[in-house]
Amino acid sequence: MVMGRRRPGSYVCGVDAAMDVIGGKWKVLILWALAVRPHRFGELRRELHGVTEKVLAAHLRELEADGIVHREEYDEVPPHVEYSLTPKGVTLNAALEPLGVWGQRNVLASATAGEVGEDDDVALITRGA
Amino acid sequence: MVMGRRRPGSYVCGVDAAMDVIGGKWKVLILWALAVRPHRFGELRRELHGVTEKVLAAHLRELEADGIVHREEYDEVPPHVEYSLTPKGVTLNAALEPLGVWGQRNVLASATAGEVGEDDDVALITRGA
DNA sequence: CTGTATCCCACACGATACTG
DNA sequence: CAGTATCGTGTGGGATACAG
Repeated sequence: MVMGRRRPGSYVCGVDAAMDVIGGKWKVLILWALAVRPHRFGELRRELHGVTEKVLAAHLRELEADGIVHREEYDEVPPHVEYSLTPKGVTLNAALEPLGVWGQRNVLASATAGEVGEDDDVALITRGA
Repeated sequence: MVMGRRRPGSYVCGVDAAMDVIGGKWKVLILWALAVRPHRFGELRRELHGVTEKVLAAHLRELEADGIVHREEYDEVPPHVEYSLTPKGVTLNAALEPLGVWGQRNVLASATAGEVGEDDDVALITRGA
């Protein structure tokens, strides 16, 4: 889904405010990748299979502007840039975890199997591959 | 932001699977409204200030197809329809709460005030108006 | 290696009118 | 009241080429 960024405006509640920050096709995947470890631009491009350089760069700029990711540039040749989560990004990631569990149990699971028991322990693979 | 629904495909993780369900400009607001109490079509239209009938109807149909909302039609004159959350919708709403708290503290608060303390009790106004 | 610069387009959303 | 039918549009994102 694409919802237009309405930055200028006032949000109705905290959820849609947060949705504005993570509302990009690849943003949660970027968050997830950076939660594992810092990544270089090329690493992200390879791990987010299908993203174009233009869009990846744009998303990273936005996440940086929102204080979610930190961009560290090493002045070397060849160029070397590392992206990592800021403390704020870490908290966002944590806030996303329940949603990940929900999606895992209510979308992914039901898409492949029949129904899902109530006590399946999916918590350990929260955002599962 | 609007991210295109990629229903046909396989999701990379639970989060973007869930994002597909709530990925509509008004969906979280619908969820929120229905969490308070069941609503009629016209009530939703009035509470979600700015939504058009077409889009509201489309979102409700998608949420219904995803098993998030229940549509109860009373065969009367004039027509009477009530939308409410399914148990699955309730769990989704619950999974959204941490994100709401995050947005409240990291987007809404910082937009109006300076910085936010760590222990402010915003938990009680989770999805706050 | 880490990006910009263009061009293009599908599609989510909006506006308006109409119907059972 | 509770929606459909049509038409128009903004923009997020894809493809490709080029640059520091």
